[in-house]
Amino acid sequence: MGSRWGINRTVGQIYALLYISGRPLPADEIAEALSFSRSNVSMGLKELQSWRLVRLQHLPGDRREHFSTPEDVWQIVRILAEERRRREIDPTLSVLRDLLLKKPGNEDERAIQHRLQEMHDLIELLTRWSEDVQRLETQQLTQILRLGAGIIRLLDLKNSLPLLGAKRRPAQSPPGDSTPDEAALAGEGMDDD
Amino acid sequence: MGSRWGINRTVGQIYALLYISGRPLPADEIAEALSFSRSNVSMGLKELQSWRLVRLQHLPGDRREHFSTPEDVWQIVRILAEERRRREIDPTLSVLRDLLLKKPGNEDERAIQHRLQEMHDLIELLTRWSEDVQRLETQQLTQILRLGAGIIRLLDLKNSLPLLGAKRRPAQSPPGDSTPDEAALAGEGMDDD
DNA sequence: TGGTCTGTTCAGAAAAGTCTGAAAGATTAA
DNA sequence: TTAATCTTTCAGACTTTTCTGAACAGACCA
Repeated sequence: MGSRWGINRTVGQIYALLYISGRPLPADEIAEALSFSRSNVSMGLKELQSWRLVRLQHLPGDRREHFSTPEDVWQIVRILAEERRRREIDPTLSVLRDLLLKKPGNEDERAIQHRLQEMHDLIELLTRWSEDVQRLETQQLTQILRLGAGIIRLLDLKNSLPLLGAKRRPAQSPPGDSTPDEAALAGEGMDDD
Repeated sequence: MGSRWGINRTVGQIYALLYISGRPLPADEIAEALSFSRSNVSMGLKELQSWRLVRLQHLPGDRREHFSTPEDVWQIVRILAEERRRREIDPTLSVLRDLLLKKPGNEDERAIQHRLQEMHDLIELLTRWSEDVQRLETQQLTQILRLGAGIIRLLDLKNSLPLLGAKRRPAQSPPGDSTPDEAALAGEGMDDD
């Protein structure tokens, strides 16, 4: 599956092996287990490290470098989302913004900018959201996800009782977290897809 | 950017052109605008159609087939998420489930199954969530996204006032939508990343 | 110092993926 | 029916990516 994901088959296999093995493995064991050349494994591990998806460890009494994946699956999701954002989304947004700063020369260009603006706002909104919720504790995160579309009932509840929303303690939200709600207008961010 | 996304550069360019042009274009105009061979465009459009990302249209007085993208950016997101789920996530889950049905032969195999189970549950939970919220109206969707991590304050609110949660109207949630909340245990689904 | 073990780099082989022109297929109009 | 116009298919040229073995580099030990 990884092959459709910007990471190649070999690298995916190495990662999968580390994930299911559940213990740190040295490069030569990986090469043997998967029948890859030693150099191929070396490069694959390099790439995984650049994605922060594997950690290098030294085991006592063994000179070789050992590699392992994070224990917690949610940690994996967080890292992946962050790295993709950094590598793919942010540069895209930056290009879009540059284009949006130019003065449109005519009606066509204005229309094009409008479309780009919509795409930009969409991406920004999705990214912001994902940044935001990824900072939550795993436990809170799963609670939200389990709720699914049921979340909308909570929103209805809040809308029907605006008084409550206004007078509650603000201490609960994470630090860098603004209080957008209906205020914010242009989104900023994009998850994957 | 598309090149890291399982869709190739050419196809991405065609799509981008259709998106920003904002009107249906025939294949030969696309070929000319992007300096691709006519056949290359034909294949690219085929692929985009298989992803349901472009729609074929016939314009009065013109025999050529014209292609356009959905107007609404959210529609694009919905389609992409659905297709990726269908093509990549569902088959993955299915393989994982097969593996989980096998009886573990020893302690190691049991440990491996445990890791696979975690991955399966994670993917399932994310997918379920995305299926779920994608069914919402765009307006509700953006409201939720804008709220970001602020959502957690709503959850707190609900938890602190369990009475309210129990006695409200159930009509608001979409049809096939269960009411998981703290009930559901094993997730089932995965977004991207 | 040399020998052993481990990790990295890199040129080119191998494989995978992309693109094209030519030819064939469809549809419409006359 | 033929001609005109448009679309699709496909073999092979071309490009890009991946993988390998060999050579190199550094650490450690005797």
